[in-house]
Amino acid sequence: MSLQIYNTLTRTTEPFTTLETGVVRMYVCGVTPYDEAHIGHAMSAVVFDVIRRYLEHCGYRVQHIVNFTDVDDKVIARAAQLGRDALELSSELAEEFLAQLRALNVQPATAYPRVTQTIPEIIAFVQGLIDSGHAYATDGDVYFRVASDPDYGKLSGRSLDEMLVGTRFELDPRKESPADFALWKAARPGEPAWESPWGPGRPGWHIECSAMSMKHLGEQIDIHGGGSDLVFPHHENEIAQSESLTGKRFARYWVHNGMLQLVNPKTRQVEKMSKSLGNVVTVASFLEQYDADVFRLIVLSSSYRSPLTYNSEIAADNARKLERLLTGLQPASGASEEGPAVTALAAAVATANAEFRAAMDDDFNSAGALAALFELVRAINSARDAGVGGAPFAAAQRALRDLAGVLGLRLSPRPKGRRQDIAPFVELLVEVRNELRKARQFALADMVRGRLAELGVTLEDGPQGTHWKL
RNA sequence: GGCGACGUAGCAAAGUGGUAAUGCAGCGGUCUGCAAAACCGCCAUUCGCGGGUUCGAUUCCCGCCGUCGCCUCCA
Repeated sequence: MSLQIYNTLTRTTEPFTTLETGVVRMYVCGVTPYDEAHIGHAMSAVVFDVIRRYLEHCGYRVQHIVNFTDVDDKVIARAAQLGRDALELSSELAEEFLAQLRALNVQPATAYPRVTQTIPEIIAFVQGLIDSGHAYATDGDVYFRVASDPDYGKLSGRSLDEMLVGTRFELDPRKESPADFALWKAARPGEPAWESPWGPGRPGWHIECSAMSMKHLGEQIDIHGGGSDLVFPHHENEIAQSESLTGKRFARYWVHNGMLQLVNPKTRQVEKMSKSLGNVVTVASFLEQYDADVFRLIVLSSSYRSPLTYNSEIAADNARKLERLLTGLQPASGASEEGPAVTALAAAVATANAEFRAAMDDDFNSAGALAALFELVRAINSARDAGVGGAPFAAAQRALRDLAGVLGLRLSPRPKGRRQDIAPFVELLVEVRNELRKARQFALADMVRGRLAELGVTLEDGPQGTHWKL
């Protein structure tokens, strides 16, 4: 069985093949940097990071392009509100987001193109659509002529007729059809603008992605991704533009992640993240409290296509899951390299590898892949208890790290901030407490352990001595 | 109103036409001076509700109820 991917375009799960052997061309819609990034943005980035890592694990070379929509209505509005330059604001927020992606262990994309760096290509694209009769200019705006595309609506599963009946397209006398959408917007005073054959203006929302995808990956790509909220109109319009211009099928697989939603722990009601509800969880605030692996576990625990519910309980549960995974990396306590326990461990490693692969091949079933990791952790811990050590034990731990790595888990939570400084003091207390234990002064020893626990330091006495962690 | 998705143990969440992974929490045991961690065992006769197809359905079909997404800016 090889990799199968669910394709929004066909609404079926299909075997994955690429245009060019061994290479995957993948374009993922990135963010519009107009405000702080929240964990919904991070979810999408992590989902496609896992897809990319798995494709690479399968031996593909992945060309992964993620854009920044660094000029659009929201950026301009937000900048005006702050009294700042729009492009300066979006550039600053984009850099901030890139830093957060690094913190989340998201592999850097092959390129992060921006609208403002793609203006000539966008203008050429729009001109091509005008020349071929798929677009028209009016008053400095350019619109895509939806009626010129007989396939329009194929991604989102709706017909043009359906769309025009009963929906709220605004009536604009300059548009031939209410469903026509802007490719180029004439500049209004004070807005960023570029010269074009239709006068000064800026690109519409959808054209940039088509242009950037073509610029960086060519006319046809393998995977186009983004959040499920982008299916209509954004991706529908991208298909219309690109296929009208080239006459070729634009993307072979359309992959969409479900939306992250908040569940209010008190009312158990689902809430949208919104400023007015005051419940926006930013990437920065999440990472202040939890390790990046915790976020990744939350995302990996369910299907990328389903809506993901988030609240603090779920974060805490996943923090404990991470602790559990980490127990598999505790050092061996014995040195036995043969015997039934060693055989069992080797078998568990083989099973974990096979089950991991089978799960991920099935449309990136990360929850199933995680289950394989947890089973491997149990096998490793059992083996440790049975005295297994040496090369077989190391090999099993390496397998655990490797598989976790395919999912982008670091499994090495770094102590936050300056906490590392306390190590010598904690170790001193541990040493004193162990002297007390030897002297059977258990009341005092327990007091030391209890007081340290209150300070957030956990002590665990094992056969190898005392282990402490924050 | 239109299009679409989902509803599995206390929580989260996989999955299959032949009788339910995994993690957290909980319970019992081993280990420990006591804990913790680890390990062993237990924890859904049942997969929103009602019909239908089938030898057999949680899995397929229909209806209902509920939740959510999109249709307007959104990852």
